[in-house]
Amino acid sequence: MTGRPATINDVAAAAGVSRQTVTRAVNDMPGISTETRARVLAAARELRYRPSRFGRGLVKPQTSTLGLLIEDLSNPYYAELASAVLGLAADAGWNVIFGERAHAAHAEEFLIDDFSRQVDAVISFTGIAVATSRDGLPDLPLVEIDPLTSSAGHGRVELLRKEAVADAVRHLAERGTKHPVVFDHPDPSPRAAEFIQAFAAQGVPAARIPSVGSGLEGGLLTAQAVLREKPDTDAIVAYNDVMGFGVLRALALAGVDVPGRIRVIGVDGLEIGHFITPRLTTLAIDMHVVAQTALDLLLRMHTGDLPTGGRPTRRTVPYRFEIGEST
Amino acid sequence: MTGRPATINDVAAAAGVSRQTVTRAVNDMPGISTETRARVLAAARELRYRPSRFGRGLVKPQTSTLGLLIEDLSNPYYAELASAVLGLAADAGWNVIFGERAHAAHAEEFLIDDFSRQVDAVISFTGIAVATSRDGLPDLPLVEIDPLTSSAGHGRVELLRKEAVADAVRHLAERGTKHPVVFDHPDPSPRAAEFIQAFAAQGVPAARIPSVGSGLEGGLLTAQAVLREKPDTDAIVAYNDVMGFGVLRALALAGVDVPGRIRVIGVDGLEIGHFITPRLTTLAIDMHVVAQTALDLLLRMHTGDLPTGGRPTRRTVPYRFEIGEST
DNA sequence: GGCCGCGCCGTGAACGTTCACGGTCCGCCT
DNA sequence: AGGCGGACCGTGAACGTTCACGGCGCGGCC
Repeated sequence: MTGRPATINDVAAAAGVSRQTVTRAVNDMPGISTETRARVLAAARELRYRPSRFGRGLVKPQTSTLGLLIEDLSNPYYAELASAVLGLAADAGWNVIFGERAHAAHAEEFLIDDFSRQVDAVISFTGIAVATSRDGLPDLPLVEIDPLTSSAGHGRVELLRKEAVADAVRHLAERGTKHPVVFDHPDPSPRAAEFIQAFAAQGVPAARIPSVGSGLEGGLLTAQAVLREKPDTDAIVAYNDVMGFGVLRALALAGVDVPGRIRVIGVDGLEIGHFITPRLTTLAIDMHVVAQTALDLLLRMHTGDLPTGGRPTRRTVPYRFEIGEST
Repeated sequence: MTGRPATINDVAAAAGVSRQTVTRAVNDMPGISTETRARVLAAARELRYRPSRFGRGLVKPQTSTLGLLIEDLSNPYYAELASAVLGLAADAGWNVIFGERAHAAHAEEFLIDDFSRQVDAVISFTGIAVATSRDGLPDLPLVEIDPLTSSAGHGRVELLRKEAVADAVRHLAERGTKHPVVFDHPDPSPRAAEFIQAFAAQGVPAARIPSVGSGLEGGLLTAQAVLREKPDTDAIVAYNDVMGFGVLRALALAGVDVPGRIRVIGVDGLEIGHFITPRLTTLAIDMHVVAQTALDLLLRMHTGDLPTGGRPTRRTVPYRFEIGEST
C-alpha cells in the first residue's frame, strides 16, 4: 500500500479515465466535465498522488535553479547577501538551493556529487575554491564573490577594499593612532595585509594578530588576549563587524574607553552596527549591489552571453568608509 | 548555435557513438576505452553538454528537496533556524530550496504555483497561513513553526513561551517594575497578550504598544515614542531581540540608564544579545532543537509514517528565561 | 436530413536519461 | 581450427509528464 508513490497512470486507472484527463483535472485545464474532474481528484487524493517534478520538468519549460554556496548563514554578513540573492532570483523566476560550508563536513564532495547535479548555476560566497566540473564535463556557470584564492570560477565579483582601507587608516592616523593591531585569520589573508600596508604608508607600524576562534566569541577572546599582551594598543581593526562586536564587548567588560583609549573598526557595514553603542566604524558594502552584480553575471553566463570557460569575467564593487562612534 | 541546450543524443552524434557510450564516459562507468572516453568528453565540452537533472531524476532514485519558507533572512532569528535546518537536511540527504516572504511580493502565488511544484515537503516559519494544496490535490507534507493562526499545516512545532514569560514578568515585578510597556505588531499578537496577562497576574498593569515599523529601526522609533508619550515607563518588553537592540540604542542615545531607570527584555535569545552592552535579558530558545523537531516531523510525514491530513501533529519546544544585564 | 461546431475524452509521440540486455570483435587456449 | 571469454559498444525499453491531434456524440442551423 505504501509502496512507491502513485503515478498519473495509477490515478487514471483508479478513476477509469486516461492520463490526459487526469492532467486536465490536476492542472485546471478546460475540456473536462465537472463530475469527471471531481472523480479524478478524489482518486488522486485517495492515492496520495503528486505530480513528479521530473516528469514535468522534462516537458515543460524548465524553471531554473541556482545554487548559492555560502560560508555560514548565521553570520549576518552572509545572510544579507543570501537575502538579496533570494529576492533578485525570485524576480527572475529562479529557485535557489542553499549550501552551507560551515555545516557541511563533506562540502567538497557534496558540491560535486549532489549539488552540481541539482542546479543550473552556482554563486559561491566562500573563501575556498570550489570545483564544479566533474572530470572533463564543461563547467557550469559559476560566480565567485570575494574569492580568496584565484580559483576556477569564471565570473568574479571582487570587493574593492583598497580605497576604503586607505580612508580608514588615514582617519585613524589623523586621530593619533600609534600602535594599531589588525585581526586576521589563522592563515594570513589579503584583507589584513592591505590594512597593514596602508598603515605602513602612513608611517605607522601595525601588528598582525591571528585571531583565536572566529565570530563574536573569537573577537572577544582575541581582544582580551591583546589587552593582556599588548597593553599599549590604541586601535583594533577587527576582521569583520561580527568580530568587531565581540571586541567592543571585551573592551566594555574590561572598562576600556572606546574610542578614548582604543579605537575599533570593523569590516562589512552590518545594519546592526549602527544600533550598537558605540556605533561601530566600519567598511561598508552594499550587499544588494553585490547580489545584483553576481546575478547579472550568472544569468549572462547561463544564456551563453558570457563564456563559462577562458578568462574570468570580473566585476568590482567598492567598500566605503563609514565613520561611527568607535573611532 | 546557441539554440536549445545540447542533449545526450547531440553529443552521441557528434562523437559518432551511441547514447549509452556517452553515459559511460560522463559517469565514469567501466566498459569504455580511454580514447573513446576522451573523444566523447571533448564533444561534450564542445557542445556545452550538461546532463539534464530531469531526465536523470526520472530514472535514478530521486534526491528529495525540501522547501523552507521563512519570513526574512536578514533577521538573525530566522537565519539561525535556516542554518540549523540546512545542516540537518544535508545530513539526511535533502536539498533545501528557500523562499522568503518579505522579499516575495507575490508570496502566496509563488508558493502555490512554483514553489510547491519543485519541492517534496515544506517547512514554514512565517506567521501567515500558507496554502500548499492546489484545489483538491493532496497536501504535501507541511510543518509550520510557531504559526500565528491555526492554519492548515499538518505538522506544527509550537514554541512555548508561557513558563518563560511568567519567569520574566516575575523577575521584573520583583525588581519593582510598575509601568511596563509591551511592544507588539500593529495587529495584536498572542505573544504580547501573554506578557500583558502575566503582568496582570502579578497585579501590574502593562500597556500594549503597537510598534512603528519593525526590526532595529522599528525598535528604536517605538522606544523613542514611548519616551515621549509615556515618560513614567520603567520596563520595555520588545517584541523580539532585534527590536530590543533598537530599544537599547534609543535609550543609550537618550541617556537613559539601563536597567536603572528602564529595564529591557527581548525575545529570541540571539547569540549577539550576549555581546551587546548591556547584555540583553531575553527569552531564549534553542533553534537547533526546533529545527530537529520540525525535520523529524517532516521526514515522518514524508515516509507516510505520519498523516498529512486529519488532525495536525503537534510538538512543543519551550523558551527559557535568560537573565542579562538589561534588567 | 445533412452538416457544422463544440464539449468532452483518448491515443501516439516526445522530453532526456539510465538500465538490462545483446551484439561484435579480438586474442588466447585447447 | 574451433571455441570461449572479455573488452567494448549499441539497441529497445522504461521513468512520469505534457503536447498535438484525432474521435465521438450531441445540439443547432440552414
